[in-house]
Amino acid sequence: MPPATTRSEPRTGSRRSRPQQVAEAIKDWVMERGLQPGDRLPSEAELIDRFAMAKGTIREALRILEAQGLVKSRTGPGGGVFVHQVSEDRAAALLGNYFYFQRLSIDDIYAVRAALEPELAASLAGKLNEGQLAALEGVVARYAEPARDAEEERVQHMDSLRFHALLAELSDNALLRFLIRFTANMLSEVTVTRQLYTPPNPELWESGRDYQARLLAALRSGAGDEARAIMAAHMRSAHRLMRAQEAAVTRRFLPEDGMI
Amino acid sequence: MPPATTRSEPRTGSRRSRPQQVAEAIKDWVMERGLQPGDRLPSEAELIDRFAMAKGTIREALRILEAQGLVKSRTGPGGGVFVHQVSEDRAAALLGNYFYFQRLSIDDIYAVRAALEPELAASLAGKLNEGQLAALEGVVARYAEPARDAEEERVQHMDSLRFHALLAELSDNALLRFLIRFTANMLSEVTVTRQLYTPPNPELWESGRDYQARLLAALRSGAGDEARAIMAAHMRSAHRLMRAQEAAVTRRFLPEDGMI
DNA sequence: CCCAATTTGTTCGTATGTATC
DNA sequence: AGATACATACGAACAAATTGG
Repeated sequence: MPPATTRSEPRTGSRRSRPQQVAEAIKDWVMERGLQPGDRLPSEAELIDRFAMAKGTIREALRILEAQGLVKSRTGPGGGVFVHQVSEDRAAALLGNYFYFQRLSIDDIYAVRAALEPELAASLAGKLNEGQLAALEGVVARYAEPARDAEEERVQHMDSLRFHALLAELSDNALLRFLIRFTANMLSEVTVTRQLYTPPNPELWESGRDYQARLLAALRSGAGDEARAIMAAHMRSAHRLMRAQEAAVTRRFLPEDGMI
Repeated sequence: MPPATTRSEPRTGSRRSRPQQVAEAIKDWVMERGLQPGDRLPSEAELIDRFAMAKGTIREALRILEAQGLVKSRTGPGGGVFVHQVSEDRAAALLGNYFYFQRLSIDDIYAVRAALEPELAASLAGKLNEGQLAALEGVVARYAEPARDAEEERVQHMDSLRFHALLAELSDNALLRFLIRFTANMLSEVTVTRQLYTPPNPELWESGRDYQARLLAALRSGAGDEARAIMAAHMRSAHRLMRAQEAAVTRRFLPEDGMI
């Protein structure tokens, strides 16, 4: 289990609430013994004894750890509190909280995607088996036809992001895997909350489909540099089209009687 | 405030504990009204009334939100629970929890750093004022001399990572800024826990110092492509040296009486 | 199917700590 | 200093969920 968030002692006296202290103590305790996911923590009753604190305090501490995804509780006999591996979904949700107030732009997200995705593509070239390649082709096939309305395009857009998520899943680099899936999610959230893709954009569909087909070919043949280049071009193109679309959406909301 | 983590309804009946439900309800409530950091939530007493639940339950819910960094409580008159902007440190700590069990390798981290850092360098070229450049030079100056022992080298290593963190701080891309600082931190944690840099490595010092000096020159002159190239080379070099060092450390722990 | 044991989950009443006026 | 308003903590009792007989 990771070290407690901050270990610097407050100057005056314990400024942290007791549940926080208990949560950190439990965290340290788990780390010292090298407990692994699935291992059981002392029961609430035992913790009440050990820390000599009220039940409510102990429970609040456990909630803190649970909110971080580090433990999970089950009721009943054989139940208790168990060390839990933080899930990718929870990690992404917690990190997403941070960016909620940061007002990321399309440019910000694409700057990162443009840097990461090509490296992912290069690293996977020649390393995928037929089943994996077939799965990717299956996703691409889901948007073989251009969307007829805004709703269909929304679905296609999500499928397209799923293609990238699926690709990331195949990497054996957990950090890269997480970051690519996270940035793709952030992008879809931004586009959703900003109601992008409102004006149907056949060009986006066409170019995305084309790039992904060429990318799959490069991945199959093991051409790493080519895969990197294709993905880089794909990112540049998608970024450009997205910005154009954003501009179009913005224009939509301007007063109808002329430009500024 | 960001949407509650997962909204899928459990099949049987509410599988989430009441505090979790309350936490999500509060989250939604805050989002609906568009409350901003600093805004006050209803007092515990009011929440007890609204949700018709006991104090303990409400308090556990508030702890969940607090653990995520979304709210903060203050006692006393004028006190209460306040919306709080998730700090970068907390976000990094929460994300770090996820990777604790994922066993990242040096290669994994450098694959990401090698992709992100050059883009950061390129994006900053010509955009920094004299004060910012001077601050960067100040950090570089802290390891102008080669380390004489392992402890000094450890400090220099940390300073070197601080250089990258400082550089990231100057980006106006919050996503890139966070990711670069986070990966640098992860690297220092990995090197610490694995006791890397135990054999002093003057070559690492020399090449790092050289690259950073050339990088600063490129940043000052506004040569974006050059800055990107220098940083890319710096990453490749640091990665290579780090791997060599890891190998050296590993060799150290082999039995002394000969190779395998 | 029910019953009993075990463990977390929830409630209420009361008391204490802390910051503001 | 004292009053006030708020979170914080305690303790005992009760409820719900799960497992095994």
